[in-house]
Amino acid sequence: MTLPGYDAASYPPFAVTVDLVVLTLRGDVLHVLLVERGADPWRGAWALPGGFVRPDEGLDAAAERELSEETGVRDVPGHLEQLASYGDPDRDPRMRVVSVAYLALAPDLPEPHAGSDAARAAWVPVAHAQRRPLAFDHARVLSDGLERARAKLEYSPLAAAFCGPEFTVADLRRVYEAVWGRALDPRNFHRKVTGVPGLLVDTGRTRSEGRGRPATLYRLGDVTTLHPPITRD
Amino acid sequence: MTLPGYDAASYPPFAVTVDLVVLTLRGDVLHVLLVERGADPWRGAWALPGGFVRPDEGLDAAAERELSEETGVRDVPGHLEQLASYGDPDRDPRMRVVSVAYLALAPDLPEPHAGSDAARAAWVPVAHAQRRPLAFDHARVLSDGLERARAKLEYSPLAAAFCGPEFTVADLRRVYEAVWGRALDPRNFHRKVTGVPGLLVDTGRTRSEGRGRPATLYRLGDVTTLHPPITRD
DNA sequence: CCAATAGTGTCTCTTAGACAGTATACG
DNA sequence: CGTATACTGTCTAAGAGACACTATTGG
Repeated sequence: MTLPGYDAASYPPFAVTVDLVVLTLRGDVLHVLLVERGADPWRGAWALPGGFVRPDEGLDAAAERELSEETGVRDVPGHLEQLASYGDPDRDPRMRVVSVAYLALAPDLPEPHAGSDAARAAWVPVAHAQRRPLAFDHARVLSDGLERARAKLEYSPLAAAFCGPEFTVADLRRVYEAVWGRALDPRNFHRKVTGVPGLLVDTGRTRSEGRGRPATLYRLGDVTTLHPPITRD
Repeated sequence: MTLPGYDAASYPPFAVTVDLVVLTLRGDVLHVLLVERGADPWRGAWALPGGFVRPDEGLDAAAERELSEETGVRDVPGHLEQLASYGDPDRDPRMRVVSVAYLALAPDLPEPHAGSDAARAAWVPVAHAQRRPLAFDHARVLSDGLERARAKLEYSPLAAAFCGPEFTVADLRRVYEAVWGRALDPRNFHRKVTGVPGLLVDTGRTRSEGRGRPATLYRLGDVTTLHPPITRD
C-alpha cells in the first residue's frame, strides 16, 4: 500500500459493509438466514443480513455485531470467518459500496426477528434460497459461502460448529450429509471420524434418541486440521 | 446488506486499497515483490505493493492495474486471486483504510522499477522478507498469502502459473519444492503429476538442460482441480 | 421376540512413498 | 566410457468404500 500524498477529498468516499452467510441446521436441512428488504433498492427482495462497518470497529468485530443483531442472540456460538470481498462499482446504485462477506456456522438458533431496516427475517432452506433472486450480488456471495463450507468440512473440525458443545457421531454425520447434500455410510463415517487423532473427546456419557443403542457423547478436541481428512470425492 | 436511510455524511469515509502478494521463482528460490516506502508513515520500511481502488474500478481490476504498474509488465502472465481483506481501525494512522489483498503468482519477471511513491522496488527472497519488519500489517498479509499458495498447490494446477506457457515436469517440481520448502522425490513426483488426468498436454517436443536426457515439454491442460491431489503431508 | 441405531471387522481397490532399474543426453 | 537427468516398474503400507456382523436400546 502506497498512500503518497493522499487527498481524501479527491476520491469519493467508499462505504464498507459486512454481509453474512449464516448457516445452520434445522431438522437435518441446511438453512441460511435471509432478510426481506424494507427499503429501496431491492425493496421486497430477500438479501443476506449485514450492515455498515462503524468507524472504530474492525471488520471481524462488525461481523460479530451484525451476527448478534440479526440472529437476536448474544455471543452466538459456532464459527465465524471472513469469506471474501465484493466491490463491483455498480453493485449498489446509490453509492460505491465494498462488502466484506463473512461465513458463520451456528447450531440451531431461535427464529430471528426483523431488524429496523428489514421487513422480515427468516431461516430459509438453502436449496430454496438458491432458487430465489437475491438482492445485489448476494446469490454469488451465498454460492461462495456454501462452497467454502463444503470444502472446509473435509479438512477442518468445522462441522462441530453446527452442533452444541456435546454431540454424537450421528449428529456430525447429519451435518456432513446436509452440507454436502448426499448420504454417507454411517459405519464408514463412524470409523473415519473416530479415527482422526485429537478430534473427538469422549465425555464418558451417552445419549439415547429413543430407539436403538444410545450413542457416545463427544466434545470437540483441539485439532485445527483433520488428518486424515474426511473426503467428499 | 441493509442500507436503510444511509447518510453518507454521518460516517467518516473509508479508503479502500488493494495490496499485492506477488510471488515468483528466481533461480529456484521463491521471491516476493516489495517496495520501500518513500513517505510516512513507515517511511523507509518495506511494504507490499498496492494502491487505491479508483472510483469506477472493480476490486479485481484495481489489483490487475496495480500488478501491471508495480511489476512494469503489461498483461502480467500467471494467476491473480483475491486473498482476504484487512481493516483494523488503526492499521493506518492517517485514516480508516480497508485493504483488499490479492495473491499473484507469476513466472520470472524483470527487475521492477520504483513507482512515484516508492523509493525502491525489488524481488526479495521470501525467507528474507519474513524476517524483516514490514509496514502496516503486511507481515500478516504475506503469511496469509504464502499459506494460501502452499495449500492451493495441492489441489489446483496453480504451480504452472510460475512457469512459462511450456514447461517440464522438473520445472513444476522445482515450483513445488520452492513453495513448500522441501525436496520431493523426482520419480514419484513425475508419476503423480503425469497421472492427473487432463493436467498436462504433451507438446511433442523436448527441452534439454545440457546434461542428462531431455525432458518432455508440456502445456497446461484445462483442469481446475487436481484428482488425485499432489499432497504435502 | 423385532426394529432401529451404534459400533467393529474384513475385504478390495487405490494411492503414497521408497527405491531399483531403464532410457537418453553430454563430456 | 561415466555421470546426470528423465522416466518406468515394483513393493509395501495406509486409507476409502462396500458391507457382514455384533452390541444395546425401545416396543
